[in-house]
Amino acid sequence: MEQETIIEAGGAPGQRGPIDHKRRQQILQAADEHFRLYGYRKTTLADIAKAINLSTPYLYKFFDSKQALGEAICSQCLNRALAEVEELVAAVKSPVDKLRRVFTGLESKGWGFLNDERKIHDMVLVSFEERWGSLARFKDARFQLIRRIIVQGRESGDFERKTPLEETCGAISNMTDLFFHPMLLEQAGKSLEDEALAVANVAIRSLTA
Amino acid sequence: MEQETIIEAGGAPGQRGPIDHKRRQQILQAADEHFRLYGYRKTTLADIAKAINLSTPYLYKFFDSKQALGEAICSQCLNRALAEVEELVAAVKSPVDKLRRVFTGLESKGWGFLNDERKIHDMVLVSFEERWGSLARFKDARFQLIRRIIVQGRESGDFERKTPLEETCGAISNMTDLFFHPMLLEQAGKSLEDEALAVANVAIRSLTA
DNA sequence: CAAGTTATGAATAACGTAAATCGTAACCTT
DNA sequence: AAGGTTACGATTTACGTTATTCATAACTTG
Repeated sequence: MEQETIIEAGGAPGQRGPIDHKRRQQILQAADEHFRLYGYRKTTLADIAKAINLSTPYLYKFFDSKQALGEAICSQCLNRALAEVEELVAAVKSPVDKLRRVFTGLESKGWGFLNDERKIHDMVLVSFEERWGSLARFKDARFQLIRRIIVQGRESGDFERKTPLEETCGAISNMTDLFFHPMLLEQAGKSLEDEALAVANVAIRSLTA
Repeated sequence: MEQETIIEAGGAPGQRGPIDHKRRQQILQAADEHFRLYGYRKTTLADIAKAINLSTPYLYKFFDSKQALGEAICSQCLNRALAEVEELVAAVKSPVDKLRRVFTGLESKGWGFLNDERKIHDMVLVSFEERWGSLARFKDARFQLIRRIIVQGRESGDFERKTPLEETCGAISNMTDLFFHPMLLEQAGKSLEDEALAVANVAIRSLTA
């Protein structure tokens, strides 16, 4: 009958308790630092709690589980990466250039995770393996970014208007996985800049038919 | 100075000794059966040797290592899968249909491995993780298949002729990874038939510009 | 010399146990 | 009640040891 925990609109799932609490921010910051330095699997909740002088169980006032905390940080990282790609996209005018930058930008960010923020890369990998919600939200945001570009291109007349919009956007969104998916990047073991460009060109030509 | 082992032309690497030896065939068959039933990691060389009444070290007369044996079987499986896709491709005339069948066919075979031949799927997964040569050879064969179709399409006038051939073929070949790569399939956890079709259509439209 | 085997060392994997870790409940304190 | 802690059970993880397994070398036999 009564609702015990406040469900914050638009907030990530797995969270509980007061949304705008000083402690929540502290926890998130400590978690970010530890995950970044020691990795998700190697940092314990006790580590995080100790860093801000709290007992471990108290973390559960704000997060359902360790995974929920991981998802929150993971979402931050993925969102930031996508935001940076959006900046790159915003810096050019034509839908063609924008779309190309989605591919090259994502490739560059993915490769950057792998090389410059190895622990974050590992956490993203875990999030992929365990199908965390952060991943679905990222894919959705990526889809929306691509969809906006394609809609704009259709309106401006740069892109064709006949093929089904959602299907096409979904396919092109999936294609970017080739260069951002942490498993594939790790396996490739090298920058996939050229490949990303080539695939981007395929996508672009399919739209400028 | 002298060449101790015969290097067979076109043969898989990691093999030694007489090429056309009765024992080699027996070993390969026993290996195939065991890998298929118990998986690559769980079967020991002793298992294989025992199955055909040989001592373990004698296997080394024909193969450099367990991995070499694994690569041989893995190549067989991948080649067979690709051959079946080639059959599907051969059954239609137009380059457009052919290309579409490369995508849907690979998706179907990949999904088939995962569901009907789980141990083989696992072995292919190992071959991907450990970057076996069988994988590179498969990718090359896949590239060649796609290249033949696109060249044919260019000659028949179905496909455009302006974009760089090798780059385009490489990109489209990479795109098929989305539906055949064992890691991605496993993670998706469902058939990617629709997605494969959608991406195939993107590739096709890029060529019929 | 072709077709094998036995002996053996180094690297890996399997296993059982001890220790940490996650997560809950019940309890304190202002 | 908000803001915490201590106590504690059930899973996981880490670890050290034993047992396998891979791979080579040297040996045997027809």
